[in-house]
Amino acid sequence: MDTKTLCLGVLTQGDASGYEIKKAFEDGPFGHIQEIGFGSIYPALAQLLREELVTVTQYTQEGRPDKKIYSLTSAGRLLLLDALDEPTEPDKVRSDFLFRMMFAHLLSPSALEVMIDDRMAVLNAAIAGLQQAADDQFAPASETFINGYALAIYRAMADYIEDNRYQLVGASLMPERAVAE
Amino acid sequence: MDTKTLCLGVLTQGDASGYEIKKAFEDGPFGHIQEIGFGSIYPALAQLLREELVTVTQYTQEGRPDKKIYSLTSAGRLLLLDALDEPTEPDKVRSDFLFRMMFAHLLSPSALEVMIDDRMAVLNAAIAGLQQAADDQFAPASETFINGYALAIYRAMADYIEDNRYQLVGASLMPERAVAE
DNA sequence: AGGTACATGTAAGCTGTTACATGATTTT
DNA sequence: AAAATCATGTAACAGCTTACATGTACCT
Repeated sequence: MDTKTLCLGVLTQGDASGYEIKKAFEDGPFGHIQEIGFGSIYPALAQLLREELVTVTQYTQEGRPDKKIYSLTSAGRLLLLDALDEPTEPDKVRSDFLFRMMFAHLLSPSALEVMIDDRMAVLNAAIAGLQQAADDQFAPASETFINGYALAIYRAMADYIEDNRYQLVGASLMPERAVAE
Repeated sequence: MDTKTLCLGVLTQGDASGYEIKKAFEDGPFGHIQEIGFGSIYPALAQLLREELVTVTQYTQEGRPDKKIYSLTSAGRLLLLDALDEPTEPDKVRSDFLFRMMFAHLLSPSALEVMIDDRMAVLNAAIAGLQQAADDQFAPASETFINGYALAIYRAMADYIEDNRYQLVGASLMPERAVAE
């Protein structure tokens, strides 16, 4: 999925500015799909406009740049549909956390504990946020599905780490304990 | 994590060629951390060599290019340790599958079913592979931890999709059914 | 006969990130 | 008083992917 298609996708949910598209990828269900920054969004929107896949309406504002609200054209909507028909690429992950866990034996037990605690805090915050979002009865089926999916994964991660962290820390502590006992 | 640090990480597990490093990121526990291609590995290895973070031994082979086996230097090992101490970046995901699920209502029920079935097949294959790997009693703690973590996540995904796919397909089918009944 | 595994490397192109530029209003 | 929110955009840089280049050996 390139940035252009991602923007097209958000615009099916209603007209939006570049700023609002960015927010959709931070908070909403799109946040679980992938991240994008302004540096990708604004050039993508400009290109979509050139290709007439979106139109723009400019609202003058005082004290800040004009707000540009983009709308899908029917060509844009069709292009999204085409993109959806293309073969689905495998999910991609990049986990700095797992990389560190791979070298748990090279870390001090305290440094390891801090990393794991930090990770648990992030996961628990995400879980709390998603549980609140789950209460929304008016959300469309796709949003409910994606929020539930993300919640299931975060819970599985948190549960697994909680249940198995001592294996990892244990591998580091074991020699000290053997001496003490 | 840049490619250089990733290579350094694999080399702590023993000397390896660029080709073998690639394989480690396909099959082994590193496969759950992230993907890398030859086009990233070979230049990274060349640069690590220039910076004297690795050494190389060249084995002449007939009918194929010389095999270059890289080894960590102590400077390389120290640099990895430093990298491990730096703040952990948040995990990054890119899910083409979830993007499609977001637009389930724009897809035909049959196309949706195919996408979900394909996804389940990939997940079930990954789960089967990881269950086999879990039988290895001699694997280090970190590998066991990471394989178990990946297994827990894949199971959570598969279970969630199996339990909730009808919500998504239902949203698409409902109008037809209402007429039929 | 064709595909996969082995084995390394370069170059071009595409994508994405980060920093810079600008500045008011609202919240903590 | 500082930080966050609102709001857009460019330019430079870094990184990654893909294609190209080359060729043997084994398995189906």
